Amino acid sequence: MWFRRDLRISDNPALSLAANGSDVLGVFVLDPALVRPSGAPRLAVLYRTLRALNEQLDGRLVVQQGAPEMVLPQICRAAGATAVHCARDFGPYGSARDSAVAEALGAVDVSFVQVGSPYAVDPGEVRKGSGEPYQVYTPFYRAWLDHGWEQPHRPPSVNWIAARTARIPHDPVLTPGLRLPDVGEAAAGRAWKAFLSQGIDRYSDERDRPDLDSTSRMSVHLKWGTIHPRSLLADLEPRHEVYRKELAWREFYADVLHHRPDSAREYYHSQLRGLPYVSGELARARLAAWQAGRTGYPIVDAGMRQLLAEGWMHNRVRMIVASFLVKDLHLEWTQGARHFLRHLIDADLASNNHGWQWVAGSGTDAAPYFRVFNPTLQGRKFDPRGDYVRRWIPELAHLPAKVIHEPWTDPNGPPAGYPEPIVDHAAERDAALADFRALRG
DNA sequence: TTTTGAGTTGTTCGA
DNA sequence: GTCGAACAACTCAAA
Repeated sequence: MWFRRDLRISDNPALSLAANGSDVLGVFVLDPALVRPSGAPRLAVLYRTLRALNEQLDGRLVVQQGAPEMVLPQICRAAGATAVHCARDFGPYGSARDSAVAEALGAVDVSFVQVGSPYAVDPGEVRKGSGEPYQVYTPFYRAWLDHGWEQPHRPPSVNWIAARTARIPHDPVLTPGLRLPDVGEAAAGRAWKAFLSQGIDRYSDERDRPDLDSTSRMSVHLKWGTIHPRSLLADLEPRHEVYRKELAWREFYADVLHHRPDSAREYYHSQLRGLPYVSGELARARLAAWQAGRTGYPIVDAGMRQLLAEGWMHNRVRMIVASFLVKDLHLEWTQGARHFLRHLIDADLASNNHGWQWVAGSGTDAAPYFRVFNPTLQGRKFDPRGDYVRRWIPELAHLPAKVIHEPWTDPNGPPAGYPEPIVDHAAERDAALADFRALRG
């Protein structure tokens, strides 16, 4: 059993199939191509998840570094394995890697069995009547519901082969004070049960409030597959439509990326490629200020600092900081997407990059070009008391709610140690709208 | 076959 | 202060 993004025992079709009548060797390959671009927080989460899985396997998980197409045939030969089981991966890198692995295993007479995926409905399954993939979310959602999905699979009983001890690297050096969630299959289950019993009925009203702990925080567990979306969907009541739709966004973007693998890096709508961006020293300075949470706009800076401190950012704030990068700083969405991918513990290529394209106006179902987030209004609306800003920006902690989202209006003068706004939102908004109009001709 | 209406996440302006 | 209109263009499915 080759574990990848499905680091769990229960509801794991590939594992159930592998265990059916055979002893099983559990393997995880630390592929340098995936390890290299990961920031320390995400690597720490991965290693901790692997340790949790290793415990579930009574210490029998094999963890090996190297390119999978090199490593797996060796492991199979050493273990006398006749088949490798895993879930399907629909991402651009994963599907190319799996083709190479299939070839390498074929050369040594080992069969390669792929079953299941990290999604309730495999990408490519939901089609329009014409057979074409959907480009608009709502029709996709209806068709996805109609398509339906399997009930969660029961956990298999597995005879794990005793093997070498896992060689899971030590956690990388983390920023002091970094707060990471508990991970692993048991922790994922506990987090989900807690959300089901305490959070989900407030979700539709409060999910946009970064000052409250009102989201499910399931993204990191879905990222590593310590819980399957099927299991979540099976627990939802009909009234939990809003949460079900969020799970469907993840499936929609995976479907879009499957049909358009280039859209991970390239503009989904290529006509937006012509947008002008700032460059040179100005661009470098702006990007650095945005990344460090020193733009002078409190809700933006709070979000960027939360990202560095937790490897996670509230979804509403992700939209705000993304809009700010693209529409206010006039930097390309790819720069923001790359920063998110490096630092998010839940980083998912499809959801991340298509979310960015949505904000930039170049994606499927893209935001209309005139929808520019005003960081002050967004702050007042979604962090009304300023608690979120206070939590992440100590320089502003003394400010009352009335001015905390526009500290430059504080009658006591600008707060010490906190930057003045690096751009004027109203002017940059006008510039962004003018750029879009010019592009349309 | 053509038409029609609806479609995640907003802001500003003028009445 | 509140409220509706305007700010495009295109996809999709139902009528």
